[in-house]
Order: sequence, then C-alpha cells, then structure tokens
Amino acid sequence: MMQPVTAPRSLKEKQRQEREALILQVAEEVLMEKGYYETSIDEIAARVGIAKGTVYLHFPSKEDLFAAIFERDMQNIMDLVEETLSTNTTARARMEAILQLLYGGIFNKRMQLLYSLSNNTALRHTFMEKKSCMRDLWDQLSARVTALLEEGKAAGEFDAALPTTIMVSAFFSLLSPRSFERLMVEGQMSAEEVASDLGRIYFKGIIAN
Amino acid sequence: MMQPVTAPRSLKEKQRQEREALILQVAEEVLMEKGYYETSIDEIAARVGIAKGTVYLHFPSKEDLFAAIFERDMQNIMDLVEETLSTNTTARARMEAILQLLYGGIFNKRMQLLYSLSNNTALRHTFMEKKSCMRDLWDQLSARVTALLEEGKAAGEFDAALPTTIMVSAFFSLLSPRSFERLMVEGQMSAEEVASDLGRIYFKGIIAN
Amino acid sequence: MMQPVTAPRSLKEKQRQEREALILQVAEEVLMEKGYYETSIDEIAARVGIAKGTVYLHFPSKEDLFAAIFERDMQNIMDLVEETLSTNTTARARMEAILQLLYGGIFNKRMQLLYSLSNNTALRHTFMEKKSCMRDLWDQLSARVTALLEEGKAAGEFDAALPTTIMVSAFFSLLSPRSFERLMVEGQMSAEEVASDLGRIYFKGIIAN
Amino acid sequence: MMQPVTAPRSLKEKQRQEREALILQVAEEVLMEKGYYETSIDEIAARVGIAKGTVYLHFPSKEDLFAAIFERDMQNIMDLVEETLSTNTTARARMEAILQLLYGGIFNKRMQLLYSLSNNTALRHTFMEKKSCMRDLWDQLSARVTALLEEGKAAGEFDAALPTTIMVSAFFSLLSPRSFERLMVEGQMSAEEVASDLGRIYFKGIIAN
DNA sequence: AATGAATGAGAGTTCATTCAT
DNA sequence: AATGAATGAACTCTCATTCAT
Repeated sequence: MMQPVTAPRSLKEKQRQEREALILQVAEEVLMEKGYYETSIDEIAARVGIAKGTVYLHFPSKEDLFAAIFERDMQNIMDLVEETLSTNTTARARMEAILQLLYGGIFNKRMQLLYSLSNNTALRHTFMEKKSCMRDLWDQLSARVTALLEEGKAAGEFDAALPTTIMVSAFFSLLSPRSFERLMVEGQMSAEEVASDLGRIYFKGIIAN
Repeated sequence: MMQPVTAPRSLKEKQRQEREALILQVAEEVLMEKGYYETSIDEIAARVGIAKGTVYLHFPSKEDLFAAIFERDMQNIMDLVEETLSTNTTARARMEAILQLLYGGIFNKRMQLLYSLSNNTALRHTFMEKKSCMRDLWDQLSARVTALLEEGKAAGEFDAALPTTIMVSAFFSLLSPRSFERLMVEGQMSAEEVASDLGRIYFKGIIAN
Repeated sequence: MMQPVTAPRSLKEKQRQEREALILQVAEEVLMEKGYYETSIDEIAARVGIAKGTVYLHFPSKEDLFAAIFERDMQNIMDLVEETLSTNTTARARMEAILQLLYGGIFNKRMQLLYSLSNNTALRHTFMEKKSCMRDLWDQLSARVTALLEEGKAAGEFDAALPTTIMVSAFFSLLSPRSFERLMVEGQMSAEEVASDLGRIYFKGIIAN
Repeated sequence: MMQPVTAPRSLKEKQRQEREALILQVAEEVLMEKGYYETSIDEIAARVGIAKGTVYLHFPSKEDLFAAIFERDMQNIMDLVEETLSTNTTARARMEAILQLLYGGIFNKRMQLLYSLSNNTALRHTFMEKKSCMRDLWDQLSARVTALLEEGKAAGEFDAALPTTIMVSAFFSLLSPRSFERLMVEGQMSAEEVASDLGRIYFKGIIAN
C-alpha cells in the first residue's frame, strides 16, 4: 500500500542520493587537487554540471559539504577496517592488513586527506570539533588500533614497555601523506612496497624483545 | 667619534629589526592558531598594535611575510642540526640527538608548521616552488638525514636492506604534528619522553639484523 | 513551440543585456564627470543601484568595463562613419558630413572621451595596447579619413603639397574636446555651428590652390 | 645693515629655491612619463634623492606640487609669448611666431602637458578651478591670442566673418598633443615642419577672402 | 526542485599625508 | 630642516550564501 506512494518517492530519493554522491565525489577530487580554501563551490558545481544553488540544496554550507566527504570516507575506511579485524589471526597480521588496506587503492589519497585535515588547525576546529560525528569516527578508529595493540601486547607479540598511545600515534604517522607520496611518484615504488617497508620498520620497532 | 653617526643609525636599524621580529613572532602565533588562510594581515597588525600598512613596510606581501617565517624557522633548525651533526658519535646517536632536538622546546610547534606546510598542496606551490630558498633548506635537511642513514648503513648500524628513502620518510613522519601533540597535552607526557619512545620504535625498527 | 523554451531564455538574456547596458551607461557618465582614476566601482554600483559584486558579473575588471565602453562607442562611431562614407559625393562633402556627425548629439562627449583616452599615456598603455580591438578600431577610422583625403587630393580637391598625415592629424584635432565644448556651453553656439565654422577653416586651409 | 643678516638667509633661501626647482623638474619628468595618477611622491623623492617628507616642506600636497609645475610652465610660456608679441610685424607673423615657439624645444612636451591637463575633467576641477592663478594665466594667454586675431581681422588679414572664439579654439587645438607627436616620432618630421604645415593649413583657413 | 543573478562582507594592497626624531 | 616610519582611508576584486523565478 505504501509502495505505490514510496516507490516514486524512493525513485526521486534515489536520484537525489545519486546526485549527492556525485557532488561529494567531485568535491573530493577538487579538494585533493586544490585544498579546502582554493576550492570554490562554483568550481564544484561547474564540474558536476549543476547550478551553484543546487549544491546548497544538498549541503547547507561549504563546511558541511566537506564534512560530509570526510564522514563518508571515514565510514568507508571504518567498514573495511572492521571487516579486516574480523579475521582470526595474530594482532600483528591484522595490523599489517590494516596498513596495506590504508595504503591501497583509493584510500591512499583519502587517508592523506583525512590526515591533513586532522593536522590543520583551522579546519580541525571547524570539522573535528563542530561536527561531533567526525570526532567519533576518528576516535573509533583509534580505539580499534589501540585495542589491537593491547591485544598484541597481552599475547606477547608487542613490546609491553612502550606506551600504547605512542604506538598508536606512530602507526598513524606512517600514513602521513606527502613524504611517502613522493616516494610513490618519483621513486617509482608501489603503494604495496612502501606499505611493506614501513611495516617492516614499524613492526620490528614495536615487537617484543 | 663615529658613534654619534652610527649610533642613531644602528638604533633605528635595531628598532626596525625588533619590530620586524615582533611582526614575525605574532604572525607565527596567529598562523599556528588559525592557519594561513584564516590569518589576516589586519589581525596580525591589530595584535602587534600597529597599522596594517606598517606590516607592508617590512614585508611586500602576505606571502612574503609567511615565507620569512618559514625561512627563519628552517634556518634555526638547520643551524642546530648542523651543530648536532658536528659531534663525533655513531650515526644512530646523532640521529637520536636530532630527534630530541626537533621535539624540544620551541621547535616542536615550528616543526609542525613546516611539516604541515610541506604537506599542503596549495601552499606548497606558493612557498616551496616560488621561494626557492625554502626548498633549498628543506632539501638540505633531507640530505643531511640521508647522509647520516647511509653512513649508519655503511657502519653496519642500520639495516642495509631497507631503502634509504623510506627510512628518511619514516623519520620525518615521526615529527608529524598533531597526533603526538595530543599525547603531550592530554597524555601528560613530556616532549622528551615522546621523542625517546618514538626513537626506540624507529631505531629498533631500522637497526641491522 | 520553441517559444516556451526560447522565450524565458531570451527574456533573461534581454534583462541581462539591459542591465549591462545600464552599467555601461552609468559608468560612462561617471567617467565623463570624474575621469578614469576618480571613478570607483563602488560609485558606479551605487548609482546603478546594484551591489559592487554585480558589476563584476558583467565585467571581469575595471579595466575591462571601461574598455567595453570605449569599444562600444568606437563601434557606434565607426558604423555611422561607414554609413556616411557610402554616399556618392565629393571627398570634401563626405569629410564635412563626418565632421558634422562627430560633433552631433551624443558623439560630442564620446568623441572627447575617446580623444582624451588616446592622449593619456598611462591609459593608452592599458587600453590601446592591451586591448588590440581598440587599436584596430582607431586605426580603421584613421585609415578611412586618410583614404578620403588621398581621394580628394587625387581629384584635385585638396592641396597635394600637404602631407596627408598632417591633414589627418589636423582633422582629428578639430574634434579635440574642451576648448570647443566651452564654446558650446558658454558661447551659446550650437554644435552644428561650431562644426560648420571649424570646417570652414579646415577645408579652406587644405583646399587645392 | 640688512645684508649681513639677509646674506646667509638668502644663501639658505637660494639653496631652498634650487631644491624646489629640482623637485619641480623631476616631478615634471615623471609626470610626462607616467601621468598624474601613476606618479607617486615616493618616486619623485627617490629620483631627487631626498626624503618623502622633504617634498612636503616645499609643497603642502601632491596637488600643489603639480599646480606649481603648471604655473611655472605657463609663466615661462607667457613670458616668451609676451616677448614675441612685442615685435612690430603683422598679426599673422606674430601668430606664426607663437606657433613655432610653442612647438619648439621644451615647450613641445610642456604644452602637451598643459593641454592634456586642461582636457582632463578630474584634474581640471583640481587645478583650474581651485587654483585661480592657473586659470588666470590660461585666460591671459587666450586673451593675447584673441587680441591678436582681432587685430588681424581689423587689419584685413583674417576673415572677419569667422567668430574669433572659434579661431582661438582652432588655434589651440593645433597644439593638441599625441596625434602630432606621433608624426614627429614615427613620421620623422621635425617639430618645425609640423608647425609649419599646420600653420599653412590654419592661416590659409582663416585668411581674409 | 533547480537555477544563477545578486549580494556584501571581507580580503590584500597602495599611497598621500603626518609627525616624532 | 630633513627624515622616513607610521598611518589608515580607499581601492579593486573574491566568493559563500541567498532568493526570486
């Protein structure tokens, strides 16, 4: 009974969501190319092929648009991380899988984005603090890694003498952007190789004894 | 006899340099608080307590003002790094000294600044590429660390199987900003402790065998 | 059938062009009153009754706005000159017609504008040299007058002993602004009378024998 | 008795006047190169080799500085015109002498300056209307030429049917700037030739019968 | 729902003018 | 008298946001 009513609605709704996804995708592209301040709503609208005002039908402000990007990316990453964590292996193997995951494919660029966001004072204030959901997701990811490291410590895999907080931070710093990016572009190393080498350093560094 | 002539000159010059230093200092503070795009010349002038136009007597443009900040900071860092490198110890000991140095006192914040600059697409174009001196200083620092790692490899201290480029990048990523900053603010760890723990991970990670 | 589609479009387009024309007209007025440097975009916008930013929707810069004025005026003048030249009369009669034309009605003020533009070092660089179309139109007008004078010389109407270049310059100098304007304002002469008297002097001056 | 007192005074006064003359000369040079609005007090001071503030010891404002230039130039011209007028020849001969005079040497550029000034709305308001002495000098020059033309008419030299005002305006328009300047630069004609040819046209044009 | 013209606050920059030295 | 650092009003131009159509 509802269906004849909801169907057209959901059709419209589907179109709406597709357009919203398209805006997000294009906005992310421009963001990666130019950075937050050099990205104008005008350019995003033009690239999508819609009017500027239409962007505002989906997102109440530039800020919210980019918050949505980060949220979506974080959610994607979290989903994959959760999936990875569900395997039954050693803590180290799961950590390595996460590292490979974050360096692989699309997440490479996105992780840089997230990382550079979380390192930019002005934007952090805007995004991390005003949009609590973003902070939540970031904290959730941190919590997962923390739990994994604690698990590894308990299992005697990792050095229990190192503060876990330090280990977490060091792990995320491996995902740090440009320096490694240069390696991949100029040094002709693949993302997998970079992730593998960094993993070797990191895990050798935190291993027990 | 010269003094009546040189004194006023050097007095004026001294005042000039003091004011310039004050502008740089305030600009750096605002920069750290708000980031490049959210920092306006108006605010810097207001905080220093001078008129907007006065800023332009010292720096021909906003860009140049911030380039001057980065240059000064980089030069300070380089000077201290050079000093540190002149000691006659193992490569590892010198690397550790540099790590402690960069985490210490004032450089903590500044290093973050430099790092976040070198990770921002839009600003990198402006600063690193247009102001060649800045690129030079950064390359110089990279070169020092690279040389030190090669030396350590040759001396059997470091794992020769790891690409040096990866080792350099991993080293700089340890200086990465926010994540560690949180540790110091919230986690009540001192900069020295953080540097020490990160060093443990890193050097254990790259050590030979 | 097309009308529902083209009508709204052409309506918007029409409105757009009307507003653009209004901006041009107001800008021209202020320009005549105050000159290029004393005319601010703010004042133009205020007089038109729109916001400053709106002016920039139509013209990318102050320079372009005024270039558009000059271009439009020159084009108008050229069109009328061409029309005048198509009549089959003596060279002198056509020259006189052009003189009357340029003194008549609206062109009086506009010719002054064009003339004073072409006499201003700073602006000439900006307009004549950067916007090649403007130079083209001016050269075209010069070429027409030159051709007419040559024709008159060949027909024995004008003194072949005088360099044509001098004759062209002398002709344009008759259109020179203020001195004659004063005559019309203070001396209560009509534009036609002034043009007629100047023509008498000029043509008697260049006539053969 | 006064002399021991006035001598040092007049020495200082002489130096003062020399400096003032130097400022005027340099300012005029820059003015000719760049035009009023593109000329900054800074540049004038720098070219003279004095401090910006010193310029203000001699002239209370930019406006007054340039008014002084025009006044000085007008006075020079008037003096030479007066000298020329004192010869006992026909009205036409004296008119021709004035024309040659104004085209000759230094006056060429200066006359352009004066002329372009008197044709610039914004500057006219500033200079001609606010500084009455300037208007006086200009009126004086006009009066001389008017008297000469009337004299010529009375003597049967010039066409009495032409309004004298028109004849005056036409005469001054011959001094109009750029168009003729181009002739001298590009057309490789000397100032004398240009003046002579223009004179031929003009006097043939206004001659009786 | 979609448009895009209009807005206007705010940015960086310039420069005539002042005034303490 | 000479200086030039300091001022601040005024300028051109940008762009996130709004709203009539």
